[in-house]
Amino acid sequence: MFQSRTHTCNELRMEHVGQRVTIVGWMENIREVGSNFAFVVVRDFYGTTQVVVETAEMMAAFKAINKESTISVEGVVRERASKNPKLPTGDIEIVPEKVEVLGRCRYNELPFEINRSREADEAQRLKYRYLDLRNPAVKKNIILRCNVIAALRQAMLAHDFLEITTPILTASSPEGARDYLVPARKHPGKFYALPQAPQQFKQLLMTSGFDRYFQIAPCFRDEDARGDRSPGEFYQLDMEMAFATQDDVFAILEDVLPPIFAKYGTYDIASSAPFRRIPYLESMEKYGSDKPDLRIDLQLEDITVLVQGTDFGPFAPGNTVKAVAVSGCELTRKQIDKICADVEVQAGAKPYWTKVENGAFVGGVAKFLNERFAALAEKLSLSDGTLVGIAAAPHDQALKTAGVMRKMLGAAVPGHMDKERYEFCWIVDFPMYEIGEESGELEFCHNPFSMPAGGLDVLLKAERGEIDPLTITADQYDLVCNGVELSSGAVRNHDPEIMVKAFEMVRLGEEDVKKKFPAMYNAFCYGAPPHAGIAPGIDRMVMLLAGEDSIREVIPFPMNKSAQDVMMGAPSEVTQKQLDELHIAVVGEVEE
RNA sequence: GGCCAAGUAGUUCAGUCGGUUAGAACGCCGGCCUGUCACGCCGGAGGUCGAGGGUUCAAGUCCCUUCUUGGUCGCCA
Repeated sequence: MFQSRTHTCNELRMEHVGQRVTIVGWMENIREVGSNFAFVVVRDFYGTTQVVVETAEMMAAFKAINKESTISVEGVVRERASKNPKLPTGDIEIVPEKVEVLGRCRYNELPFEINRSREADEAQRLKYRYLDLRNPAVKKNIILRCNVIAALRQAMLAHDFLEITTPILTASSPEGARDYLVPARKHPGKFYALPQAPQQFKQLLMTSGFDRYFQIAPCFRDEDARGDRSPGEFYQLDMEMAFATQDDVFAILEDVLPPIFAKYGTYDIASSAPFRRIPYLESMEKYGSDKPDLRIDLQLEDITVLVQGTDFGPFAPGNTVKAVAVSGCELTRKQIDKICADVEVQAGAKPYWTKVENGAFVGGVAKFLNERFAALAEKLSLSDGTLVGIAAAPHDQALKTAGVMRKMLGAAVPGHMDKERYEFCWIVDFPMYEIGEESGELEFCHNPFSMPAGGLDVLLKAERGEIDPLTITADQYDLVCNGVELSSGAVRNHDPEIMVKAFEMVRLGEEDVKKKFPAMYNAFCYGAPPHAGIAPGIDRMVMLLAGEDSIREVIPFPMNKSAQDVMMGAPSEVTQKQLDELHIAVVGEVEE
C-alpha cells in the first residue's frame, strides 16, 4: 500500500509553505546543478511540481530512479529561492524526506522524449501511444474532446433531445460504404454488420413516436483513411427530429454549435446564426467545391466566352475556363510553379496562370491572353500585381481544379485568408440524381433516404419527361466549416409511395426498397411522421476546435493509415478453435 | 488500387559530383558544478544507412525489385 497524495502536482502555492505534503507522479526530469544539489520535476495529470535535492542521501535515492518511473515524494513545502513565473507551482518546491518508487520505468531510453513526442515519427507515437499521451500537449486534445462531447450532450438535452443508444451488431446494409462484418456463431454462413451510421434506427425511432433523438454514435466504415478521416471507426453527433423541416434542423445546430466553438475553439470568432446558405451548384461555380473555405475571400469567375478563339489548346470549345484573380501577389515564379504542381496532384488536371504587370499579362499563358486583356481586366477586376489562376478543362474538372487553386492561392498569398476564425455555411439543394460514371445511367447522387424537393409531383413530372431528372434537388444539406465537411443531413423520405417512385427513377422498384430497407419500408407503411436530421462528425469538430490538421491528434487511440492498431496488434490472427466455432474455413493462401 | 514523398545512432535529422574511419542535436553512460527550470561545462558509448539484387576499382549516394510509413486521388449511400 503506497502513501496516497495530499496534493496534486498543480496544487501547491505559497499558502502551503511549511506544510508536510505527499505528491505522486512521473519523474519527468532531474537537473543536477551541484554535487549534492539537484532539482527533480514530478509530473501528474494536473501539472508539475519541483522537488529540491540537497543531501547526499536523497541524491543517491533519486539518481537510482529512471526517468518516467512513478514515484511518491513526501516532504515539506518551501518557498523557492528563485521563482519561476511560467509555472503555476513556480513559487514553491518540496524538500523531500522520503521518496518511494511506485512503478519503475525499466528503460533509461524511451522511444521518444515525452515532451517532444509530437515531433516523433507517427508510427512510433501510435505504437507507444500510452507514452505519447503522457505529453501534456497531446493529452490536452483528448481533454478537449471530453469537454466538447459533454457540452454537446448538455446542449442537446437542453433542446429536449433524448439520447438513445442503437445496436452495434446489426444487419449489413446494401448501399454506401464497405461494412465491417461479424460472423454469427449461431447462424453458420450469416453475418452481423457494424453500423455505418444509426441511420435506419433513428428513422425507426421517429416512426415510434420519439420526437427528438440524439446519440454520440460510433460509426464503422471499412474505407481508406485521409488526414481528416480516420479508418474504420469514428463518432457522430447523430440527431433526428420528427415533424421537422430543414429550417428546424438548421436552427438547432445554429443554436448548439457557435457557443461551443466560441468556448472551446482555438480561434475566438465563430459565425453566428443564421449561417450562410449556399446552393450546391452555386458553391461549385463560385468556389469549385461543395465544401468551400469561406475564410478565403476569392471567388471563381467563368471566362470561357472571353477566351474563346485564342490560340491556346485548352481554351478550345467544349472546355470550361474558370479563373481566380488574386490581388497583391508577390509570389516568385518558383513558388507559383510549386503551387501549380500541388494543384495538379490534388485536382488531377493541369492549372495555368499569368500575372498582371504594368497593365498587361506577363508570364505563364500571358501570350495567349493579352489580346483579351481589356475584357478580362474588367471581368476579373485586374490590377498590377494580380495573379490569375486559370483552369481549362471539361466543366466539372475545371471547377475542381479552379477550386483547389482558389484554396492554395488563398492560403499562400497574404491578405486573402483570415485564418483565425470559424466560418460556417450550409450547402443546400444537392442534386438528387446524377449520371453514374461507370453505368452512364441515372443513379442516386447521395443517399436514397432524402426527400426529393417537391415530393411525388416532381418525380411524376420527371417520369412524364416534363423535367430533366438531373434538375431534381433533394432536401439534403451539408454543414461546412473552414473547408471541412462537418456534417451531412436531410429531410427524409418518409412516404413509401415517394420512396418507390424515387427508386423507379433509377430502374429499381418496390421489391428493391423492401429488400434493401425492409424494416423502414414496413414501418413507414404504418404512419410515419415527416422527419429530418443531421449528424456532425465529432472527430472533425474536435479537430477544428483544436486547430489540428490530422484527425489522429484528437482520437485517444487512433489506427494508422492502413487501419491497423500497431499498439494492440489489431487486426490479428485468431485460433483455429475460434474460426471453427464461427464456421470459417480459410481456403488456400490468404491474399495480402 | 494509382500517383508523390520519406526510411541513416534510442529519437529528430544532415550527409555536396559515387571516393579516407558516416556526422550534428537531443537522449543515454561517466566526471565537474549549490538556485536550476529546454540548467551549464568536459569526456564516452552507441550504426545491418529499411530489406534484397545490380552497376562500379569503389555505393548511404546511381539502377531494379520489395517492405514500411505519411500525403493525395479512387473510395467514403
